[in-house]
Amino acid sequence: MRGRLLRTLEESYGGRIGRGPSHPFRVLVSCILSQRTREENTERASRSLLSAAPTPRALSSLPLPRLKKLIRGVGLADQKARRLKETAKLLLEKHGGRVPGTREALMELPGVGPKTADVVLCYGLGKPAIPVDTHVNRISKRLGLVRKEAGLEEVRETLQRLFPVEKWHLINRGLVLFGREVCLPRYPRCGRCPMAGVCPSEGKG
DNA sequence: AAAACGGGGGC
DNA sequence: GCCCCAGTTTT
Repeated sequence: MRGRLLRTLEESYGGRIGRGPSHPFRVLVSCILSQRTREENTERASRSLLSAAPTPRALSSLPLPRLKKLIRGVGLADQKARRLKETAKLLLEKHGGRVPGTREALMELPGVGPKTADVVLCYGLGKPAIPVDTHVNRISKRLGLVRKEAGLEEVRETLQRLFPVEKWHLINRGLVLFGREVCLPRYPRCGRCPMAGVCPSEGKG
């Protein structure tokens, strides 16, 4: 199952996997904006906010009403505006204006939970991490990699144990694309799924 | 463990 | 209209 999954992800999405860390502050801001919101709706807000406030200092001094306007379009906007501003302030006061490089420090920032912390580590700082979102959670359970009752922490630990660290990036990006295009939440497209034949949940909706 | 936050797009 | 979205925080 593991080998089959890695092969599938590599063949289907290998060409679409970017490499190397990007700007950690931008990853952090974009990731908070993207919570419970489709990526298409996030991009405009993310661009306008980051061009108005490209640094923690700029973001922390942005008036809340203006911040809210800049990110209009994303869900949970009031919450996100407050958390983004508070997080920027903490980056400035406690981390010298830098994004901290440990999971523990990241998760002390408002709006940063386990998933966002792992996204920053992985995509922002190029450190090994597997962010567990709804896609990764759902697919891991459908494929039988993780028991259905598992919480997010158990899913994360199991995946990290199951796959060699050099494959984590493929797992991260591949599972999300797979979940968005084939293994859909409600009506998975089992008919055209490359895992058909080995998936224990095939045809079970 | 469950509820609350939330606008936008697909069906 | 109803459901879901690369979750986090509070109850």
